[in-house]
Amino acid sequence: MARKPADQSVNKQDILLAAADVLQRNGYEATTMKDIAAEVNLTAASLYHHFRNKDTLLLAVLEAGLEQIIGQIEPIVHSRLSSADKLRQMITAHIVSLTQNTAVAAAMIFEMKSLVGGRSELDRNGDTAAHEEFVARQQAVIARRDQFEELFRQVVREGIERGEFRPVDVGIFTKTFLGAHNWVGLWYRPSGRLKGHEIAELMADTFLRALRP
Amino acid sequence: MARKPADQSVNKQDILLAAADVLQRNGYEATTMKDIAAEVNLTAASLYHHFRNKDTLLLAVLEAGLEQIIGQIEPIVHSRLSSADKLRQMITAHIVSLTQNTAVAAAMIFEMKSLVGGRSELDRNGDTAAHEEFVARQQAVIARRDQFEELFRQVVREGIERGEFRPVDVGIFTKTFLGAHNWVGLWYRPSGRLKGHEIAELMADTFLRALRP
Amino acid sequence: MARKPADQSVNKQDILLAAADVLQRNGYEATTMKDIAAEVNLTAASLYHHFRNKDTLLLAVLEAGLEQIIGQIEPIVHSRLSSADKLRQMITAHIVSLTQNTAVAAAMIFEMKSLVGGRSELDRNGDTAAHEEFVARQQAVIARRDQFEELFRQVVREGIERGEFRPVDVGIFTKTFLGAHNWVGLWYRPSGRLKGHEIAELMADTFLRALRP
Amino acid sequence: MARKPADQSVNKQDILLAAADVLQRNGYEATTMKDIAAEVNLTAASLYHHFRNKDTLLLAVLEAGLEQIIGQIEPIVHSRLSSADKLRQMITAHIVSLTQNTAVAAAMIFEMKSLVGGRSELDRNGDTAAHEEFVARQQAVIARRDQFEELFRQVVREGIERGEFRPVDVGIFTKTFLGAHNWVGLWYRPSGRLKGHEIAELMADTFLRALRP
DNA sequence: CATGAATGAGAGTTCATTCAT
DNA sequence: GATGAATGAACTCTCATTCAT
Repeated sequence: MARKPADQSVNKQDILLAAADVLQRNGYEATTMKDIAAEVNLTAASLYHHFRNKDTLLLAVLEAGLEQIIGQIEPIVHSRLSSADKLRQMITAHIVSLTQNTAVAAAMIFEMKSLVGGRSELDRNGDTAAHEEFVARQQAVIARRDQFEELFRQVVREGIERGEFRPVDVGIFTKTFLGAHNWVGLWYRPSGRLKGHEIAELMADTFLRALRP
Repeated sequence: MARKPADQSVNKQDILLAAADVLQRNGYEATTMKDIAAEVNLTAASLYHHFRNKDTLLLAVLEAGLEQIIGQIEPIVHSRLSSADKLRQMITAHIVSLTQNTAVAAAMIFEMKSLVGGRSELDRNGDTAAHEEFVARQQAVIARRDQFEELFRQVVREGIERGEFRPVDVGIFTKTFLGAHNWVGLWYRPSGRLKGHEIAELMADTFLRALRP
Repeated sequence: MARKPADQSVNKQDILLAAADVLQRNGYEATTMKDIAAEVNLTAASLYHHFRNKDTLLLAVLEAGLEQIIGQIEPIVHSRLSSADKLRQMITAHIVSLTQNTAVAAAMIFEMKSLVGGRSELDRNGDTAAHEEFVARQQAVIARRDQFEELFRQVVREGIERGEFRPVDVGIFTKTFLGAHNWVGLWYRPSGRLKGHEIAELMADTFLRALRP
Repeated sequence: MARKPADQSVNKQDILLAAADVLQRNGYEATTMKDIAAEVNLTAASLYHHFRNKDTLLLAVLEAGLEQIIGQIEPIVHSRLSSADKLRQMITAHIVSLTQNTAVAAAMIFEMKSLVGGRSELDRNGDTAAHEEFVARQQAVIARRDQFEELFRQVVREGIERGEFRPVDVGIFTKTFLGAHNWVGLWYRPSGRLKGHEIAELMADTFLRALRP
């Protein structure tokens, strides 16, 4: 599992990747600092040189994951493709990211729930400034996730307006296929019958057919 | 929150319901015996009169939830309806169960992951006999979940054979809509714009259209 | 050191006494839950059955100590003695309490500084209600300490008004002898040349002479 | 808070002053190497170029503080003043030092307790030679503090012999006023009603009156 | 000199679990 | 049945300290 030889120093990126990995395997609550540290051949204490605390670390994982997937999706939205082609490409990008680049993207969405409810460790220490910064970042991540979802809604809406898609409840329809995607992150095994891009294609077929006028 | 007055004795059913509730609110890892106990006006220690340990209790929640939803789905599968009508009814039953009867059904599937990976306390304590029984029940639950999923696959397959549905990858298609369903359990709020049965209808539309020949 | 045989259960009082002991020996910051627990033959974890957390426990120590010493001092203030006799008795009571009944009273005042500045553990957990209760109790203790000091100021003021004492700066004079008292708690050793009541008598002489018109 | 611009190199003196400051603000146990380092714009690691370890650093603070106050007191003791005038000047010097020059002197005495009891890191690491040197310095500081106290006792004793003062228990009397002084360090606030020299004058009045034959 | 990275030790705290009453 | 008391294990986080650069 260890991704780094013991005699090299580790940077934030390494830790984020490792954390994303553990996060996806174990879920938010079950992920311990020790687990993450082990993944990069460090002790738990060492992680605190790079991140103030567990919540901040995991927040950084979500931020990175979100930016990465949005970075892939956004250009498609603004391209000159047909709405159908856009949606197909976006679905593929999302699912492939969830299966292949698993580490960073999947964990993110699945555990967003945990993030929202919890209280930060900073809160506990009375470091109000730091705590407020954390809350701000947390809300920023939630807002960013909404923007991510909005990108999909936008394309669905556009397709309907252009007459490419039948009129559907945009919100529900989007949540429907995003739910299907995210779930892939839970059952996908690299050793399975189909690869990520094959699954993506099948799912894209499903949802594009469902949108036919 | 407490569902029982303090002066009444509590039975397994009460505890299972309470546990399902807490489970759905907090997730597997974040659910404590104390939380569950509080819900039925007991102390954590008292729960051990009814269940051997936490894992067993939560396993029982899953068993009950699974049996309940399967109990709803199975008659539909064996009815004389068209495959399309069967699927529509099954989808509705599942989603409504996940939103309305939330407590028992939703928690179950979402947290199944936690169950599978973990080691039981019994294992650690060397109580081999008990542990083996636990593992057996655990595997039974997993098998039962597969049977649950198979019920959906069966109807899809049947619809294809009957020519009602276009030929699709049955496994992926089924996972697609089950994923979409399960995800509903995460974002659904009773106060939201649409009720469970409305969401169910929209989702059923989506997937039935996607199956049109 | 252990005050309780291992086979008896322990109550809050036992813990408070033990904690006061440790507190006086080690000071606020250096006092660990483990130290306190060891004193009553428990593990640190067990202390959490009796007190929410360390701060609450130590606050309870201060409360108990304050109430005890105020309980001794107050009747003297309201008695019909001359101001000089009152002050002599109060000084004696205070110093004897600080030396003899050391455990409960001495620790209290000496470490109040730490108390005021710190943030409570409850604060950290977002248990706002509990945290507010803690803050309230904390402020109550500080207020009570001020009342304690006021009892002494009152007698000095009264003595001046009655003409028994020369006019002095009441605030500074009171802080002067209370400082001298508290310091006793730091250097007093039961094995020393003089006992508590002897020291008390000498100190009372000093301060009463200083007050002679 | 930082006392040095970031682009200047730092010497032992700077560190000692900074440490004394932090020490007085936070107390011995709550003072961290990082706190001290921050005060002089260094990292904790850098402090180890100047001092072997935390205990040694803090010991040096005490040494410096002690020497400074003794340096102020001693000439007074050996002057040709009356005992009363000597004592008044010594009391003033001590209290003013504790309030004004706060940083170095107050911390020292207040925390001496911590010093005596603790075990040094050196001890734990088996560096016996270094540890022995540390213990020697530690004992030297304690001895020096006794000499400091002895300076006061000496003047009291002298005053009694000269007939300027009434006969008192020299040890207790000295501890009485030194206790009162030290306590000032705990409650004094520069923003308070009285300045250090005013407090000093009032306290000197008190103790000199108490010594009148 | 100075520092970033790393760590072992230990603190406070939580939690599932046991047991005597 | 139910509970209060107790505990071991595990977790987050802090801190003094070391070392290569």
